[in-house]
Amino acid sequence: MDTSRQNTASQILDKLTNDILQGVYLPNDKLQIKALKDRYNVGTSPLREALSQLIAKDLVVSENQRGFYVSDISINDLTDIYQARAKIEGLCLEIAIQQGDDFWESNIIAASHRLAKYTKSENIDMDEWQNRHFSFHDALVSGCNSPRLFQIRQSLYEKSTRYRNLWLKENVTNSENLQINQNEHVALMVLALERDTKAAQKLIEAHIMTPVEIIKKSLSY
Amino acid sequence: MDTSRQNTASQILDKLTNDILQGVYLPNDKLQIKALKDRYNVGTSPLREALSQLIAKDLVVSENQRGFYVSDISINDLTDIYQARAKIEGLCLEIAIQQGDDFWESNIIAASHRLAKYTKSENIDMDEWQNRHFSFHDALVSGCNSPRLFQIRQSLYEKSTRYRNLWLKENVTNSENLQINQNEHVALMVLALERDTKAAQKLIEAHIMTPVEIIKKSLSY
DNA sequence: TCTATTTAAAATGTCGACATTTTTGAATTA
DNA sequence: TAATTCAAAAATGTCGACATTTTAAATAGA
Repeated sequence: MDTSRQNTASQILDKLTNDILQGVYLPNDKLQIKALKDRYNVGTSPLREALSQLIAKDLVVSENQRGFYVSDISINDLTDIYQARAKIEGLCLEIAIQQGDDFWESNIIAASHRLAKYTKSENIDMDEWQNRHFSFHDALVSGCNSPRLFQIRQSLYEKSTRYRNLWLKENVTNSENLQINQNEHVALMVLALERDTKAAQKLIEAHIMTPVEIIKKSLSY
Repeated sequence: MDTSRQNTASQILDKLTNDILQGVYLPNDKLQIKALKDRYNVGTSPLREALSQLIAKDLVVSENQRGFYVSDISINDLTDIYQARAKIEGLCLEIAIQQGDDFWESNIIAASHRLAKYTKSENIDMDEWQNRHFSFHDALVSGCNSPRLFQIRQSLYEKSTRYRNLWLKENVTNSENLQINQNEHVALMVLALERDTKAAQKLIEAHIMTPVEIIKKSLSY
């Protein structure tokens, strides 16, 4: 029965996180204890422990005696998160460019190749494209060896996921946007390899901020 | 009996956080459920919920069926946290200098005055000095109106607390260091008011990194 | 009809109990 | 003596029960 080395609380945390990020539960949805217990087949304790961690991650809010709710989203929050992400990504990239070695360079070239090849292909599976896209950006900053900055970067990326999914729905078929996006990727690689810190930082910040205006429209329908 | 509007889990979270940061529990200490239940007079559930949040905050680690432990500290972690803090503080200050208005300026001047006055006084109470020091740095970055960046800043500050307390023990009596420190504060104020972003950023990063070498010595005894 | 008040139903947060796993330490063996 | 085995003790993680609070529904009053 117990297929994993993890405890129930951790397992339920993963599932809940995923379900919130993927929109199974929408912003402001009530997360009713009993309903969740039934859905995931768990008892009160591990469920509430998972919810406690989600509070610390800002994906859930709670009020005493009034239960748990999925965190709200808003245009203000969208802008703030993306701006913070852009700045942090710029910071990581700056350090990566300062510290990156030959392997860092070659990993960028490799990841860029995989992304470019797939972007040009006929039938694009969005999950696969996302993987390659993610890997490319990971490769760019991987020269920065700061666990804490990476943790912050990862945490902001997670917080942006619900907004990003709105963007993906709008742009999954838009090949023109995809091409603009791809040109930026190539430019980022070149700037990184040239160790042009300032220009690379400026571009990555703009690159990350690109979806914001589109998402804003989705949010205000 | 119930003196507050908070639930037990939140209250216990505050107490535990404080006790870990203040060294009541030392790095790697086992946090035994039963002992904590007795100490804080609470049941299993709220205690474990509090511990779950502490895990998300990196102050506690856990291993399935082996319980909870206070997070370790190390020279690597110390360096990483302080470097990340320095960068984030620089980022916040950069934005504050871009966006700060007259009130921002006047708040810096006021906080600087309160800190300077107290630093010059005869019998310095370290708690009060810390309050004024904290307020000054808060005033500097308060022009940056990004909730997320502030949250990151706050979180890193908290993570650095256990290290900072080592520094405070070493330097509580060292008036020479306090004077060097104070000169930097004045310089920071001047640069901020002059809107000299680059210089201010450079100085704040150095200012934050100053204690690191001293703390390293404390850590390796 | 609309607002207040009362009552019933539902949900939350906390507790102690218990099955399972880990740790301890004594007994046994080499 | 040192290492291994085994049994007892202790600790962890999960569960359902329950008191308290909130919400919803029903009733009464204006």
